[in-house]
Amino acid sequence: MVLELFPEPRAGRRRTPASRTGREPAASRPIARLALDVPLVHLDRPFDYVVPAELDAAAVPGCRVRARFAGRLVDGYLLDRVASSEHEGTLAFVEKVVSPEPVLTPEVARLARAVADRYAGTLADVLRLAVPPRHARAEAATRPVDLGLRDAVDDRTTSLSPRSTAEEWGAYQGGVEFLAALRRGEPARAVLTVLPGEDWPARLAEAVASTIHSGRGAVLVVPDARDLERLESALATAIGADVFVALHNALGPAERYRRFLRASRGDVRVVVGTRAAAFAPVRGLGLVAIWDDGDDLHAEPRAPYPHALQVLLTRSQLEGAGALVAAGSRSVEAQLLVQTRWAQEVTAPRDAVRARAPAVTPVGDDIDRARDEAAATARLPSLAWRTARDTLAGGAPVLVQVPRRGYVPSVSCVECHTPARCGRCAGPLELRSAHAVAACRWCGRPSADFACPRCGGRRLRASIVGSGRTAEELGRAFPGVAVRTSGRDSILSTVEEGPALVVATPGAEPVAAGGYGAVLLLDTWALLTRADLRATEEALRRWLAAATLARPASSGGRVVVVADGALAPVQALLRWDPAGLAARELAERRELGFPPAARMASVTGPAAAVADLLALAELPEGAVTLGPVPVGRPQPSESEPEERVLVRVANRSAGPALASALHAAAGVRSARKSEGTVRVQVDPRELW
DNA sequence: TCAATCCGTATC
DNA sequence: ATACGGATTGAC
Repeated sequence: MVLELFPEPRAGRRRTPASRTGREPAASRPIARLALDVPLVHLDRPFDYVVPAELDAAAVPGCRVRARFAGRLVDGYLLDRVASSEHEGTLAFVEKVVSPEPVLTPEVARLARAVADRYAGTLADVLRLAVPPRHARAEAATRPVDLGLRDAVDDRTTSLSPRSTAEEWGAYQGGVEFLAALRRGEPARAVLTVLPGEDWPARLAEAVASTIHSGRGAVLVVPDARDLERLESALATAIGADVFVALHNALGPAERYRRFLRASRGDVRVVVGTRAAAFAPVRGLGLVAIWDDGDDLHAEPRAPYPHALQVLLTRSQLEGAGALVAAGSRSVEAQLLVQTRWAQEVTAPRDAVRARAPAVTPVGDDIDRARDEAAATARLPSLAWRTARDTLAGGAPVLVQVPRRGYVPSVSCVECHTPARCGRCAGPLELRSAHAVAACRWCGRPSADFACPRCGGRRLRASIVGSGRTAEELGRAFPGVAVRTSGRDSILSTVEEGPALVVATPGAEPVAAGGYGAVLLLDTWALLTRADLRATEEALRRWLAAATLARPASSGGRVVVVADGALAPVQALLRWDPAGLAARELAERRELGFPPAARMASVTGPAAAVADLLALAELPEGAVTLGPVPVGRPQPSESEPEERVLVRVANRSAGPALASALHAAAGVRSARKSEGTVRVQVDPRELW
């Protein structure tokens, strides 16, 4: 088509600055395809502009630009420079190149588009997560290192001895082969379940060392700052402190941008960090890795709510990079990767697991008040109290894991504590008020005729979850023993050897030098009766995270779990078999039509708007809607009550169609300026 | 018949 | 948001 670059100013139409100044288009590839930062869903696509000759040199793919869009100056990224445009109408000029720094690489742009599509979100939203805000001073101050220096760095990192890495991985079936494939630059994919007490940061660092040996780069994501610190120090040992950068939310804007630039400019080929680092622009990516993918922190709380695991897997697929999903436990998502043969299972043989694991004993909540006055004070079962006492007497630290209070109240069988599920859609039941009939959280159906599938019981009770057990209470049971606490407010990374009672909430357990002599897992009902799909998997994940810090049974390490030994997650803990539990959970999810076997999305907003969106959406065949149900969270006063509908497709393969149908419907509503904001969420948190 | 205004739609 | 085109309305 013919480019109309200099439209005659029409009567009544204000002349643009471009035509007034008579700007000329750049001589070659004058068209810029821009991704503009506009929030409207129906405008989620590239727009073509003309690059004026004076911006020719600066307007490079990936740079930040400003352009006039619908009469306003908006920010955007230059995706590409091309020779001609498909656009029928006249094209406007790019107004300004904010900086010629190419911050959005083609690979990351493609990844962001794929993630937006997967989560029914907009590219602009994903780019906000992927590219940190510009910091002009940081950009000017850090010039790219010269090429000579970079070569020197590469020489040093590729001269690592291969022997140092293979040995520890040799404890795992398929481990050595996985590392060897990375060294050859092959896109090997593994789900690694680490041994009890494993020095996992060292193992991840070895995988990275193998990858950079092949001349490729790596991206590693961990849940939180504490894990990141451990990984950083392992990496500093394995590959050197100056060949990687760490990205996390606690960094200030200048430092964050400085480190981001080190990666995007190719000064470093390895980036580690928390979830946003999954998007880091690493050149020649050879490996993506995630530690403990079951941790909630991997889920981004901002739209479109992508999960770091999904981002990394997508990235591995798009860039032909290897993938490592490593954890002490196993999520159903990781299990799905194994069962679909997308990734190779890398686990240790059973006898190696047994040799390293502590002895695990389940105990009922039997407090023998007559015999153990001190135990009764702390509401500790007798065996738990005696185990702790003996361990402390032996001079070793004791870890006590106590769940945080405040989980969503759920409903379970009075007789056997099995969480109650809806008879129609198998969603979790909940009680909205004390006298109400329990109703399904997903589809809203009241459950008047409950019958427990496990024991046939017909009565329900609201589980009282969360714990009021305090460190002082526990300390009183062990007079004279130092009590240390680690929790939300102050998290300890490590504790020294020697007798001490360490009380921690899940995820905040300090590592003990030499290992804990004993680990007590208390108030397990709080974890097991959570009203979400992951309750079982999550309970085991948290128990294993604490239990893995204990010494092996051969060195006296013991774990006491206060729970019914017949329950599946407790069994899995006793046998140290997270893969077995994950397989069982996945089979159950398949049977019930739950994610990740099926795919679900939630649509939340004012009732009329939710109904409107669903009426517009051309849902894929077989899609089922559940609800609407009123949204539980407190409403800001003055606003309409909100509702939520879940949409489920039984087959994961219909997932892209589901996301695109909801995105398209949201686009139509956005174009029409329909009343009410509707939030669409794929893989919604409510299900976790 | 024409111009002022309204409304829907595209925004490069 | 704002800008445009087509439809609509109202006065001549």
